[in-house]
Amino acid sequence: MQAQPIPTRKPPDATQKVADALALAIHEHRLAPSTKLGEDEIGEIYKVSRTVVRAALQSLAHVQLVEIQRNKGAFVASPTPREAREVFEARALLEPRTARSAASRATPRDIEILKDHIAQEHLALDAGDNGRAINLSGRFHIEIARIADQDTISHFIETLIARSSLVIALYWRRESALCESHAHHALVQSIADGNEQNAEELMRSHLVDLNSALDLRDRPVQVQNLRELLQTTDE
Amino acid sequence: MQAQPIPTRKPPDATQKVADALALAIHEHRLAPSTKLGEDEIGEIYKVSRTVVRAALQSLAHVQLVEIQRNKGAFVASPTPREAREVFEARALLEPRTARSAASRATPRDIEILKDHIAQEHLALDAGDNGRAINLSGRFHIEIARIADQDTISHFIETLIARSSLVIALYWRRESALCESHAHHALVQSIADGNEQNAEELMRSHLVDLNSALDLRDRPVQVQNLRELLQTTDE
DNA sequence: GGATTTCATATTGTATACAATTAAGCTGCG
DNA sequence: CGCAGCTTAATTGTATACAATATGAAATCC
Repeated sequence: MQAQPIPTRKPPDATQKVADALALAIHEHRLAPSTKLGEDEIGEIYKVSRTVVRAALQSLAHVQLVEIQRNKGAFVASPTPREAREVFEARALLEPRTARSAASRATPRDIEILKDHIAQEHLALDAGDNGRAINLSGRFHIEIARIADQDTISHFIETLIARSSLVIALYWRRESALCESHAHHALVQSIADGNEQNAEELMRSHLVDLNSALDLRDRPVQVQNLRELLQTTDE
Repeated sequence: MQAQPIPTRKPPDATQKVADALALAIHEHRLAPSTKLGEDEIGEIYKVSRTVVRAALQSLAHVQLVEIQRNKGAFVASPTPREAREVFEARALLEPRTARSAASRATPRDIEILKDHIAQEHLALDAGDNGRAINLSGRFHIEIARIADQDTISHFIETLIARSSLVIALYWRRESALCESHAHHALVQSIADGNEQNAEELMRSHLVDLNSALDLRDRPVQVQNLRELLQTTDE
């Protein structure tokens, strides 16, 4: 077995790479909700065939980052106010308990990772890169779920965070301060101290704060639905 | 536009049909955990191309009913004892609250549906069709989640129920009574009465009972892993 | 002039073909 | 007899080709 000088770069999985790239673009708000995701277009961008693009899009559809309409195509998901509310209700149900569990299990290494996340979040905010900041903020929550060492619930939380990114893109109130990072900082402190009760309560109030920074009364404009709304054919 | 005499039967979605058929077979324990699911084989059974089979398998992999190993193929998932425990921990976290919500919203029509589920469950049990009984028992829980009218959490519960079917197939203690349906009956009564507190508590104890009917100490035999275990090459 | 129908184009759904990887069988050597 | 290495078959990963549906525009009728 001779050393491989990385001839063309060994792709672990083309489908996963495309799905990850699209997910990142959505999380960083570079792709707005309701944006059409044409298969040929994406395939040309990433130099893969439609087969691979379709698999990636279906994968993203399963975590509800994109919505696939049969014979119509794939679009970046656009959660309704109701769905947005449900996402945060589900987070309120899962994350406080998870934060408690994380507080009881976190190692010094875990604390390091969390603090690093917060630091990067600050950097992104200072650089004015809101998209990256939102993504990092979400990954902070995912990291806590990972520390809690509950893979099943972590997986649920990951999908909720992903959808939260879309909710924020649609319903965030501009007048509200962006992601009070001192909340994250206090959380890390409680987890580092192993103060389970405190961690659980801080997470609960943090989610309440997040939720109150949303304005779910107005529904977002959905460009691609215009045609449907204008059509008179009942059928 | 002339009437179509249903020439070849119009399929709404071939992929979904195949996925549903496979999921049903797994839920009814006709396909055992770790069973290899060859693409050509399945395609020939359902008269569709591998393209469609692959999409169906990926869909099932997303709800963790099957596990896809790259270049190896798809297998019916075989949850480890740890995963089995996590599934029921997650259910304990989600379902009691959901049952409470269902009790506060259920309509007479909903109660009818639940009672019908129980009746069918009895029929299947009397007929000795354990697979169908287990499937119906799971769908009972899914129905409660639907009544609670929380789509996001319902979706999570659906995947948990699906995985529970695999857990039961692997870890159910034979000496334990199968699905005490009086627990389901009492639940319906509480929901019908709108007794939220009672519904929540009944669901909680029901899940404890289910969990205690499992024996998670022994790990299941995994036939397809034999080769891996015997291989000496580290890389 | 406006609405409707019809036709052309573009996009998605499915099937097939080819490439890459893995699993199995076989031969030859120790 | 057993194991190493190679060869061959089978299976999966990816790309392309064809079919079905939807989209959009031009032409026709009122």
